[in-house]
Amino acid sequence: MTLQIFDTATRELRDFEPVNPGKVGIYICGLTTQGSPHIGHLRFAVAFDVLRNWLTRGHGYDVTLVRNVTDIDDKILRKSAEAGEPWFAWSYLHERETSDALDTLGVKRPTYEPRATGHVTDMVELMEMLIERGHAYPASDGSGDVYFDVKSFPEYGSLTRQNLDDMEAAGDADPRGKNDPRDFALWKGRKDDEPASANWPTPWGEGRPGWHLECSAMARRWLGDTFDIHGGGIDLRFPHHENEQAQSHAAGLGFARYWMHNGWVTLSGEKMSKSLGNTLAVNELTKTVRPIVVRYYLSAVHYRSTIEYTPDSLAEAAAAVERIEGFLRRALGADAVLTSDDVAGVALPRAFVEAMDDDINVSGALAACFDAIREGNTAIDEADVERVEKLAMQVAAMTDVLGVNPLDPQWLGRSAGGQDEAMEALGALVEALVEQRKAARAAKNFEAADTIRDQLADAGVVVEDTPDGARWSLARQGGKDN
RNA sequence: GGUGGAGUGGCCGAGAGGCGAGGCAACGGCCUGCAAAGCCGUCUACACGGGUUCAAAUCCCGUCUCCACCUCCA
Repeated sequence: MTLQIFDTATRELRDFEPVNPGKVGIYICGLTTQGSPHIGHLRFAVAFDVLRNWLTRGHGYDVTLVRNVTDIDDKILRKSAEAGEPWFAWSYLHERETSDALDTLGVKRPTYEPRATGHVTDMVELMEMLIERGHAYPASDGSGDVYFDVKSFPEYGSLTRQNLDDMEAAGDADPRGKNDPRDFALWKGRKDDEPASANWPTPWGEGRPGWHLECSAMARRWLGDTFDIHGGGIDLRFPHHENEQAQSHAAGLGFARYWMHNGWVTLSGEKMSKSLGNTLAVNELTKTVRPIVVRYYLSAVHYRSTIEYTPDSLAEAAAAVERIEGFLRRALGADAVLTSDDVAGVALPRAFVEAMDDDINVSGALAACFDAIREGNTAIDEADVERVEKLAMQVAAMTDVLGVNPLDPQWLGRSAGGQDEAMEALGALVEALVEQRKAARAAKNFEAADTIRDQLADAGVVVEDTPDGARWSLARQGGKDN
């Protein structure tokens, strides 16, 4: 089976073939650490987590995932100054917040997470290469800026099919020492109103990194001159990725062989953004919605499609997760034994594999998963333990790939401080009531039994009768009131 | 102005010339003391107007609507 990926550079489905057999290098543009992340910011990480899982589990590739941190830029400097904090403290604070949010959503840590500020020497080297080849120049006004010379590079615009002449006149209206208004900054010369700690020496004077150059420099250092996949949000295509590619190609480097871009999370049809005041912070959201539900919500839609946020869509995700959980729980209750080794080794249903190989078609993959769940539920009713076990393993394996396996310790061991003790106390109380109800049912006193069940339901505890006795659980959140 | 994406049943969301993806919701049935869960079934959709074809949601032409990028926004 061949994995096909939609390459946004060529705008077509291409068979995926890595540069080095058996290995895959992926670079994704991470976050600029200027503020707290909302679910829209994190979608890319979830999308590429699923890709990575599939490359690993589905194809046995050894994946190196590099996700950078842009820890210095105009906005970080401005916002930190407004807050009266050192820019690096501001940046690091938000880097940690982002990491925490990604952990909460079960996104695996990247292989490496380089910071822009740690790669100045790599950037200087790249600029030297570009200047020597006639594709970059220090600003003529002595500002210390270094610009990429767009007109010197005929390929410029090829990634996003932009024609230089059709571009709107660069709006940043600060041509300073630019030869052409469309030239972009590789390096920004020192400004008097910016902190001294935000500057590094270069052959062209002190200054700080331009946004685009860092990715070319870091991808090169950690993945090599030519690597497999470059990913990021669709908004980054232009100018960011166009500029990255221009820098690297103009320097004679192969750079990315496939480009993948993920779509938005929208609110009322519009891109989620802080300027619109419509943010949904992960740490806020997960106070009322279980993290696995948020993860499902972000994973269940094809990575190139827009996800429209509504409370209903979260409720729907919660219902889907409960269906998966319900099956796995019933399977375990039906004496199915699942070891992580079994799950890691079980053959995946063909429909699932075909869907995932088709540009990570998670909708199709999920359909395969729910088919297995239905079949498995039937097998449980028929007490066919062998079949239940096989299907449960498949479901666990499939949901593993998507990062929504309810059995994953990720989702189990995540109770807040003091919650375990509280659960123990609650459990003892509920058990006592369940015993009372059992006695009442045995005595055919159904009125008393139902009263107990209603009382528990009012308290948020759901009691269900199964052939093996009553089972209780906390009513799930994620309903319409969220 | 340039570039790219999208419009599918009550809702979400795949598919991409014939063969009813899947999920959610609703309704009916089975099961259950009653429920819940589960299973079976029902609701036969593809923005609009033309065209090609034995056959179009899928191809072609035109139209409308929405979104994004061209501003250091995932």
